[in-house]
Amino acid sequence: MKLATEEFDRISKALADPQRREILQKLVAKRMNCSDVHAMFNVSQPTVSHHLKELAIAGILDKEKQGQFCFYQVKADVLSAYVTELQRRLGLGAITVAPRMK
Amino acid sequence: MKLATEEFDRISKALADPQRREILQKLVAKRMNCSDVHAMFNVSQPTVSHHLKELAIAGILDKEKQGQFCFYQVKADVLSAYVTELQRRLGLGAITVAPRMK
DNA sequence: ACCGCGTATAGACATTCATCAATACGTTTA
DNA sequence: TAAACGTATTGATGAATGTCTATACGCGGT
Repeated sequence: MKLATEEFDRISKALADPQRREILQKLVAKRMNCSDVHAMFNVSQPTVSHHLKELAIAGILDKEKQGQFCFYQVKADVLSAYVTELQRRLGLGAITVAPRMK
Repeated sequence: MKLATEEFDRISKALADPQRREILQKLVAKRMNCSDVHAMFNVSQPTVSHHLKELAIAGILDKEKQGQFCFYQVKADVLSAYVTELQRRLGLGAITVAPRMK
């Protein structure tokens, strides 16, 4: 999977905020909805919603609406592609194992 | 090599800016001084100096003063540690080959 | 139809940040 | 010592950003 420069930029920015990284990390472990995530952090619900949106726009979260709930899930392939591209740009070897099974 | 949370945060932020990433990428290819870098981009010299400082503070650039010049060099081991830690947090496999020789 | 719940949006606010021009500092050279 | 050069700092400015409160939207149950 090849990332466009624009997508790469977006992801880099999305990963720049610690709060957003922590949210993402929780979602790596488990697919969750917005209020589940909200319950885990000391920020307001709109802030969580905003961060989730940013991560989704960056292409590293998948948004799936189920009735009144909205589940977010990590797109491991995109994250993997990002890391690979990052390694390439930084002149590091880019050997990465496949994302682990669900 | 283990990165403290604070260092990891700094590096993430340092890599968030496209201009800074491009500067870094040039330095991956070749150790250079400030004016060499400046000659490569359409930003002012103080801006370049600022970016180099940020990258140095983040720990991914080594600053070496030689007379009136100031050479900057990529610290590949730190970059490698960053990518590894990033992969760990993102739930990706973290196998990376050693940085290439100079 | 209403009310409660989950989520998103709007608007505001403070902070951070990328950038620049001007200038200061330190080193080399004439 | 004076001028030139490489680099860093200062101060300013406009833009981006993280966060909040208030509110709107949509779905489900009563």
